[in-house]
Amino acid sequence: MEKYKKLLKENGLKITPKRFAIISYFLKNNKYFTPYEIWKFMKKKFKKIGLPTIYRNLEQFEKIGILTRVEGEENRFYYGICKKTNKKHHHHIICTSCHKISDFEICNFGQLKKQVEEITEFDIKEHHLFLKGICQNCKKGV
Amino acid sequence: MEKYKKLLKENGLKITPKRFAIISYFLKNNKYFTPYEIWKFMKKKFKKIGLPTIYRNLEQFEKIGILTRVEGEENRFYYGICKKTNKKHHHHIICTSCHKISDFEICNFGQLKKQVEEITEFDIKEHHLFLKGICQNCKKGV
DNA sequence: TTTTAAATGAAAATCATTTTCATTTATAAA
DNA sequence: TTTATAAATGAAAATGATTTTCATTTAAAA
Repeated sequence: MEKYKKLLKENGLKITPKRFAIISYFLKNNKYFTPYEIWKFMKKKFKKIGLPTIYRNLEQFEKIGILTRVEGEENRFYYGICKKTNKKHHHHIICTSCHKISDFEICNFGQLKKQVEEITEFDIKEHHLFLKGICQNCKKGV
Repeated sequence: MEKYKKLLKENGLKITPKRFAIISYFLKNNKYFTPYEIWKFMKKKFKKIGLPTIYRNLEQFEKIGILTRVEGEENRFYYGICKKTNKKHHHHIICTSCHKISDFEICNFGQLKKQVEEITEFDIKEHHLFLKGICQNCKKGV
């Protein structure tokens, strides 16, 4: 958790037990959740905890790269842990079965970019690769 | 519009003037819009037109591949025309300046897939590449 | 034509998300 | 340690996009 303490501090966010609890929950599960789901969990640990606090924190965590927002089922936004934390170029993959989320650094878009720019006549500024699949545990039927 | 007439029919959707007006508007502009923006346009052409009708049609059009849904600014969902219409594998690129949307077919993810599967231990079922950039008109300052 | 299922408008409901504001708390300063 | 201050929070209410309901209209099959 030292890493996260440092990250919060670097970004001018105060270190609070609730923030650590949220981060720990994501780290422990490696799954993506809705703000509401996080709230349900947090209510078990803290007698006073409001849903807006969850929304506010998830948004801040995404901004500093601790979390990534994924568009899950039915038009809802979910958040999942991001181990790469803004530092390096990376993409995400989710398991459609158990909602596990992982990130990885390899990427070959650079080799395609020029061609796409020629075909579309756009100057490409960002690319986002998003993968869906089945994780190892789900493959094994866990 | 014959293409779209056929598509609607194939998918069991009735052919109505309002549906054509919506599709034409997307075809003419090549930009992505919110349901509300489509509604504002449609109100000029039809004295009776409800916002739920817009929502219902955009959702159906996306389902049959006429439109694609993009996550635009500020947590809203936008819709843009998709010329490839579900037939071929393709990806989308948007202009962050004028909201133009285009699709293209070239893709090199196949070459990366195996490596990502090894690293992440996922079986990859879908990949989505989403690009943002500046279109030709905006580059020229139009 | 007639029939039938889909499409629609209007109004209301839903529900995720955000805002407001008074209070609490982490942390920097003294 | 104590104090000061800005950030974080809870509670309640507001917002606003999206969906539902249901009676009516309309496209298209019979």
